[in-house]
Amino acid sequence: MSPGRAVPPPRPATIKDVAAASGVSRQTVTRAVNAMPGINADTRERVLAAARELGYRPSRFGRGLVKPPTRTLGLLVEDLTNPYYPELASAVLRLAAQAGWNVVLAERAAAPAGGDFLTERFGADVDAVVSFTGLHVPARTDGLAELPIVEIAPGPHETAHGRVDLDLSTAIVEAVAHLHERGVRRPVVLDLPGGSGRAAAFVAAFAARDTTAMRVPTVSTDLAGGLETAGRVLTEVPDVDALVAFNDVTGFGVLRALRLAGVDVPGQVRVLGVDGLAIGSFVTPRLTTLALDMPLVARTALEVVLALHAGTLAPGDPGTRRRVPYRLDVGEST
Amino acid sequence: MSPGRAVPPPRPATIKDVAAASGVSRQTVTRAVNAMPGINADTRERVLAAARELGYRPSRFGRGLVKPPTRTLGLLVEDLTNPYYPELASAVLRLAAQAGWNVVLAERAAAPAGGDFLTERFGADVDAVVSFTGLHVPARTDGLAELPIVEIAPGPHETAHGRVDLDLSTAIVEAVAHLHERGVRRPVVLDLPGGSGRAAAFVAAFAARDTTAMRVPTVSTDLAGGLETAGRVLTEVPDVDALVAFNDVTGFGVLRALRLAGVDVPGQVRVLGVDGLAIGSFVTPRLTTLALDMPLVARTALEVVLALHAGTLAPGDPGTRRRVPYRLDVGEST
DNA sequence: CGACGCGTCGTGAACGTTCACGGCCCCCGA
DNA sequence: TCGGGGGCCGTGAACGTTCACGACGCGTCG
Repeated sequence: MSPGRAVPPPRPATIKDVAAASGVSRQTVTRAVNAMPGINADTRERVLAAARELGYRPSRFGRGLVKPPTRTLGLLVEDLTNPYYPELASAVLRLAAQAGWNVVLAERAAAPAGGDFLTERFGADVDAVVSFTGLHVPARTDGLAELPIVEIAPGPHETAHGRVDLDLSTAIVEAVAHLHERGVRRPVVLDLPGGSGRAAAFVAAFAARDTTAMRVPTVSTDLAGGLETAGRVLTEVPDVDALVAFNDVTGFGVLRALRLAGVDVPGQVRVLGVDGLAIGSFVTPRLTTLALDMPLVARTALEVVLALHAGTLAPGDPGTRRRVPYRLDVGEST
Repeated sequence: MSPGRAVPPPRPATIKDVAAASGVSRQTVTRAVNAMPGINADTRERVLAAARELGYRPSRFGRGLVKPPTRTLGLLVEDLTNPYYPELASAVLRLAAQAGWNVVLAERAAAPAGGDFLTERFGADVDAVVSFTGLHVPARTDGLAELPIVEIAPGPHETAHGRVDLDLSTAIVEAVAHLHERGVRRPVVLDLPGGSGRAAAFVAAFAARDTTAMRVPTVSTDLAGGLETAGRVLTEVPDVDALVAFNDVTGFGVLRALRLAGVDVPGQVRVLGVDGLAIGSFVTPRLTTLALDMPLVARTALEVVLALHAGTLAPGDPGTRRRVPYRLDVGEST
């Protein structure tokens, strides 16, 4: 209508501004904007024109105050780029949607270290939080009204929040039994540079079967780390007959190293991963791995956090601590 | 304090309830809950106890109305399980966080067909939307105040919203040139069951180099589809020397089929994917593919949607239409 | 003894929207 | 002519929170 677009006001336009501009009352503006009945077609057009002109957009806060409330869950993951996390995120999204909740997603990797990350990142618009990062979420010590938090993390940990413990122990025993039955006697376990409980558990499980497993630190737990470390192991431990990778992505690197070296998998060397990534089925041979039932993890975490939110469960209640075991998923690499 | 936990009130407790329960005013409750100064330590404890007892949690709407507003972006993707989408989602998350925006994520795959998906899914808590699904987002025809929407989708399309066109055309020409120079003369293009512009463009590009490409429909565009279709092609077209997969995941299936058949890649048959998935580097040989610069896509979409939100750009403005080309990413499979 | 300051707390107003209700006008039928 | 009804529109109140300001009591100092 007007030649130039109206300059946007410094302060965002409210429903009153639109009402004043079109010479009607607030209620009539509401009727026009929300396509409600009981309004003349001409006035509706006039009001909508004014709204467009002013760049009016209804405030979701004013609205949320009056309408039946929307529930929003904050989901904090480490890094979406790592295929491990989208699988959980997807499961959480579906279940949350089913329960009528929205999901705000944030990556911890993209955040400044320290600081009260939760409130800083999610601000005033989440009603509960599920955290799936390596880190422990500290309980707030200042004021105040806690919002329900559930952590998903490996192993048990003392915390004031709800918690889903991801338990590798039984699966490790199972996997070692599987490898041992296949004749593995000279296994090598890839480890973090600083060592880890995970690798220690593998070594212990092998020891229980009178087999000594070597621990070799990787430079990194990504593809390159697996590639480089596996290559080194092949020359230093020529009679190795199994490689336990720290995770699936590292395992992919191991597979590639073995292939480059002309080593047959699983004929000469067997390879085991940890994670159970869906994309594990993209590589050849399909990786045997310790897998997590991600939909189950998501369901468990949501159960707890929704119960906390509803007040059915109190913080500190034993019911806020759950355990989800890994299970052995036999592919073609062992 | 009390023996049993107080029964949660049918109506969620407000700040007034807490004030009444602890015999102070609203403002004092605010001071306690928000850890503000100017309150006696004893009263603070008393108020916080009452708040816990009542299960009080401050309303983010009431709060949002008063405090400087938080901006929230709705990101709609097709399916997080498909590795294609997390790469974009991750890029959007980082850039949005940098701009001080939150991101609400939703999957279209998890939604009921039809219906006003946007408002239904995001409810009253997004300020703008970026949509990255196959589908076109219909413009609302009823009332009302539009919220800024940007679609990311292949090829141009008439729409009232902002738009980022993903353009394969130049990359297809480039890829075909690459294959042709490598000596490809009997290419087969995997296609959707119903046919597609993408496959047609490949055929046309080959034709421009006096090479006739066969089109073969796949049953599905996942790993199994690539596996099965490539197997069939090998028997029906024994002298095939290149396979163009519809996307990367299908390409992984093709690679596996060729490996099972003992066909050397790229020696006997060259394989091309489309998507440029980061996980393409996990397979051996690394897939040559038409890749998208996802951070660039994210940056472009955010630029447009933020400008629309700020009013810098008006809907329908030519600046709301952008183009991002695919580029050829040469791996080991061609 | 009065003024002043500090620590602690309460009161009205404002944020932007929708809901429930009531009022006006005009047309129609008795 | 009057009553009634329907179409259209406006007014107060409410949602839950925070901000700006003022009030009260007590101790200290001039």
